[in-house]
Formats: sequence, structure tokens, C-alpha cells
Amino acid sequence: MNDGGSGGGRPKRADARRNEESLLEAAAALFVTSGVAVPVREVAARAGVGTATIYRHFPTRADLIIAVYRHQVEACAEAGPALLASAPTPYVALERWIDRFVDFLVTKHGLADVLRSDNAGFEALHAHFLDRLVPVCAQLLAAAAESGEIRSDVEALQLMRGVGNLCIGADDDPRYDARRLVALLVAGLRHTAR
Amino acid sequence: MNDGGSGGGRPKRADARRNEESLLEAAAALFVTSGVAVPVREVAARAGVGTATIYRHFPTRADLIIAVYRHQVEACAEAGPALLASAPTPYVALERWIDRFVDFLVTKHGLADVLRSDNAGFEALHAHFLDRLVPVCAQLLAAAAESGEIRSDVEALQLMRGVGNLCIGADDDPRYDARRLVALLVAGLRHTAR
DNA sequence: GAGCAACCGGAACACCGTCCCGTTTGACGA
DNA sequence: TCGTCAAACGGGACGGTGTTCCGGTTGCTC
Repeated sequence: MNDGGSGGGRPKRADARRNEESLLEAAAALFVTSGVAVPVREVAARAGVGTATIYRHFPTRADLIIAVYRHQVEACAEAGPALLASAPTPYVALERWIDRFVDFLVTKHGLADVLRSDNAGFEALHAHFLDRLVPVCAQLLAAAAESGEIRSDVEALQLMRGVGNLCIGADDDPRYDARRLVALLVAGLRHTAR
Repeated sequence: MNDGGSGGGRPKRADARRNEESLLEAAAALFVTSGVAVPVREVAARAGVGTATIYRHFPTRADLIIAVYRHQVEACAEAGPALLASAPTPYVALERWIDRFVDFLVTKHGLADVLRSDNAGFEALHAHFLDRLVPVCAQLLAAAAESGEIRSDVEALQLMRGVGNLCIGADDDPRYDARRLVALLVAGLRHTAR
């Protein structure tokens, strides 16, 4: 999104890059304490910039969220093939990868809440996250299907959205165990006992 | 909540009852077209009353939603025992009842979106809906567990919330099939093939 | 028909996201 | 080193939404 200044065509101004960094830092901190829906003004205030600046760097809230969690999503995506290689069976790899994805969602207050919506301007967020992760999930699903462990008529996108939805509200109600329900959902993929 | 006037202690004034009716009617209509998150002013305007009036009758949005859907929730609750009696096995009854619950959620735009939140003032809504439906669900679960069809370590509250969550955003994305995922979740309750 | 309390409507307030405009400041060439 | 100018900035203005307050109105009762 930005370039350090070495190669590119039109390097950003130094203060602009500094502000972008400040905003990312402030957002990351506030996301932890107040959730991803924290008011724009708060992020701007904490970063020591004006409200307009945040829009200049991150036109929508989704852009900010993407930027903050980009590397974590990347790590999750890369974990897919690794798990497939290391786990005893593809199904186990799928289980573990989904578990990791759940971890990612649950530890970010309210991330799942916002991941769901298509209607808002969150399509960008949706697009980025899913574009990166759905293929990984699809690979795991295909492997597990081919090994005969699970049914083959469920698409990765569906599964991911289902998992995402199940994680909504997971962190503000101790009686609700998202991980448990996700495990149930994944178990539902297996061929039923008959 | 109100009394027609026959039995009770302190009958409401006629205009108040008229307004409450108007509000319910307006809300029901707008919920269908604009979802349950329709602005308060719109409901008030359509009912031909002031904004304060809506707060007088329904202090929170949850109260309004409860009032609008009260009889449908009731019908759903009553369907539980009926299905248990008519279905071939308790598990099938559970399947059908859950399906009915999903119908209820999906046909109301955005109802599930709001059903999830504990943080807001939606606890009342949560409380009412769940208080009424969880016991029914628990009964079905217990019956299916006793007949040996499903595992017995999943609580009704968990299942209901999971189903509710899976229904979020079901009506604004044709590629997302909540019913399908819920079926998967319910299938996950069965004992795994080994 | 009069009095009173319940009730009403709309304006006022608070909060949030978004956009605009006058000002500042970093980068670069002279 | 210094002047120039576009990029970037900040804070305030705007529109929309939920919530509350207050003066006026209206139904009920005696």
C-alpha cells in the first residue's frame, strides 16, 4: 500500500507515512480494548491526528481493519498448507486450521460481528479476508474429501462464513462457547453414522 | 402488557391503547421492508405519533421487537411438543423444529443480527425469546439424547445461539445458505462414524 | 361540565460518521 | 541556504440517528 521510498514512482511524504504508522498503532491498541467498532474520533485522538487524516489514509473502517490485521491473516493463510503436511490426516489438519481461524476471530473483540455484513462498506474487508483464506480452506476441504473423511458437497466460502458467524459475540458471554459449536459444525461435515 | 379493560386494575387510556396498536402495526410493516433496525422516527411517523410516544410504550427497541413477534415465538414454542409427538424419532423432531426456528429468523430481515448481542439493551429480547424457546429446545435435545440418536453434552442455550448466529446475514447474500449450515451443525450432534 | 392526571408531539440534546476549507509543512530545485 | 508549491493536515460543519425534556392536549371521573 505504501512504499518505503527505495524503488517506487512517487514516494509518500515523511509525515504522511509517520501518521499512517501512528494510526495503525493507535487502532491496534484500541481494537483490543474497545473492539473494532471504536469511534473514529478516538482513534484519531490517540494517534494525535485530525479526524480527516484517518479518512485520507483509510477511506473506510474496513481498510483500517485490513491493515491492522493483514499480517495475522497472512500467517493464518500460510498455516493451511503447513498443517496439511504435518497433520496425521487431512481432516485433522482442517480441524486444526479452523481452530486457528477461530482463535484469530475470538481474540479480536467484535471482529466477527463486522466480518459478517455485506451490506455496509465492509465488502472490501470481506473480499480481502475471504480471498486470502477461502482458497486455503478449499484446499483443506478438498484434501479431506478426497481422503474420504468428509462429505464433498460443502463449499469453503459457506464453511468460512458459518464459522465466522458462530464466533460472533463469543467474547462477551462466558456461557457461549464458539469453539465448541464450530467443532460441532466441522463434525457435521463427517459422514453420518448409519 | 396491556389489558383490554375487562379484568385488570388500572385500564389504559383509550388513545394510549390506540397508539400502541398503531405502533405495533407500523413496526410490523416496516420490519418487513426495512428490517428491525429501522429508524425510530420512521416507525413513529408511519404510526402518526411523536418520537417520544414510541419510547413511552416501548422503552427499548427490544421491547418493540418482542411485542411484534410475540405470537410467532409463541407458535414456535408450541410446535416443539407437537413435533415431538408426530415425528418418527426425537431427532427428526429436533431437525424439524430447528428448521422452523430458522424459518422464523430468516424471514425477518436482520432479526438474527440483533438477537445475538448481549452488550446492548437487547438482553430483554434475548431473555424473552430464549426463556420461551430454550426449554422447548432442551426438551427436544433430551428426548433425542435419550433415544441414543445424539450426544448429550450440548446445552440447548448453546445450540440456540449457534443456530441464531448462523442465520445472521442469511437474507442478503444468495450464496450463503444458513439452512444448510444449520443442518450441518445439527448433524454434528449425532455420534460420529468411527 | 370541571378538574386532574395521563398522555402526546415536536423540539432539543448528544453522539457518530463524513466532508470541506483554510492553514501548515515537507520535498526539491535554484 | 532558501523560496516555492503541492501534499497533507486539523478542526469544525453537516447530516442522520437515538434519547430526553417540556409545554400543551385530551380522555377519564366525579
